[in-house]
Amino acid sequence: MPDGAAKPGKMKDKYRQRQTEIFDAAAAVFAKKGYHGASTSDIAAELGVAQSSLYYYFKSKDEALEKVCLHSIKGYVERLQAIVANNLPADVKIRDAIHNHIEPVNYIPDYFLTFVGELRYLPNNRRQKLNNMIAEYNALFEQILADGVTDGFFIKGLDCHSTMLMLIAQCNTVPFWFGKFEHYSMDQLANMLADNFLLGALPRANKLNSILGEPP
Amino acid sequence: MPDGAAKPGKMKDKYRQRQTEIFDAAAAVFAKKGYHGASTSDIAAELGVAQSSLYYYFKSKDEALEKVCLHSIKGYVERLQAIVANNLPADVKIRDAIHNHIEPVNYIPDYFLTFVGELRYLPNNRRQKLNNMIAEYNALFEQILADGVTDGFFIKGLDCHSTMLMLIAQCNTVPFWFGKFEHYSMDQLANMLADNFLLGALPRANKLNSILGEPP
DNA sequence: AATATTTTCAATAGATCTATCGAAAAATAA
DNA sequence: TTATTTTTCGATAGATCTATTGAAAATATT
Repeated sequence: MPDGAAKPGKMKDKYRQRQTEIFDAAAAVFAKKGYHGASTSDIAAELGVAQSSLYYYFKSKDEALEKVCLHSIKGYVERLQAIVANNLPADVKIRDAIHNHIEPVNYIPDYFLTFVGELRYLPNNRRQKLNNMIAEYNALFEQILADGVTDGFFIKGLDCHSTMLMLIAQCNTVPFWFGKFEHYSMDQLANMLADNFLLGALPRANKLNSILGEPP
Repeated sequence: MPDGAAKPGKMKDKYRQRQTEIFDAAAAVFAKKGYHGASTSDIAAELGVAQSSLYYYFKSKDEALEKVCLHSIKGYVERLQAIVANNLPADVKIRDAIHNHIEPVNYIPDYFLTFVGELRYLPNNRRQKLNNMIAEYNALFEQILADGVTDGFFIKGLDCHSTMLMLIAQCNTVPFWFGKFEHYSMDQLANMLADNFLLGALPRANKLNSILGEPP
């Protein structure tokens, strides 16, 4: 009877704990081989159990992917809400938001990678909750930019929507290039992204030789 | 006898032309469903032919992926070499490099997406040539940044290697968020990325409230 | 038109993958 | 210890998917 909810307290906890180990293994294999490249046998091998044993903890590979994705963005919205609510200058808020976004790469890298790379393979009937959370998250992120423009912290005419999408996409690439140099901490990488977004690579005195892009 | 090279001129051309159609279809299916999510039947369906017919034009799915990836970066190095050789200020070079990198998203989007997302699934025995080209490309890109620092166009202490990786990763995300708003042309997006990299989002007079990241 | 070559196809072997089922093993409770 | 419940396992059905093969269809050549 594979139903954690039907068990009394202690059994339920044990079941949930084991289930977490199962999903950790699934996340690791999804991150490494991709959702379609990963077989349930691969996940079982990661744990050293029989392939069929997994189905005591999830009832389909789809469901495993859904759970991994859900766990990967748990807390994201709440933490960003707190950042938005803070009474701080917009550039600080954006820096905090970038840190908030990248931080999980440190302690749940496989979940992060699976979310970024494999969410697209999650069937439609399992996407709704995730889509709602993503929409809410994006709106909060954009809000920070919009407030910053209103307050005069960011340049006038900044396209907040596109910029939000671009910034989030940039954050999502971090785990891919992070692996290539260990001498940066994740925090330093987050600051590097933030500095680049806020200041750019030109010394502040220089004039541009190339033409600035105009909003359409 | 599925060997384009053994055929005389006219036949050979016809064979190559059809082969291109096959790879176009493969690229489209790889881009949409991912390498492992895409079956040879999917590719055949895209073309309206039998699954087995494909094997007249490639001898394994692996090979198809390799050919798609190779085609996707054809010309990249040469174009970047030309940009590096130009006698122009570094900021213009970087802008050109970004344009060069993003431009193929316009006319071979499926090849671009396959390269960015599915190259990791290419088996090791087919990676060498691609890895060499990528290394050469990255070195050229980094060269532009290093020259810019030497010339005083970019801020002193810029970590050219990390910045190169970050910038390229940023360019590679373009096709993913581009789809979300059609009112930008690919050129405008490239300029947006370049502006952001060069100038940042803060008005040039402002001081930062947050702390600048220090190189390690 | 008759022949030769190129291209496509149907059939299929062999491998792998997901999910199910009932039994065995392990853990817990009585 | 014995009985009960939870967890794991082996076996397997059924559905893929890749790649091969020899024949048919289409095209080109003589």
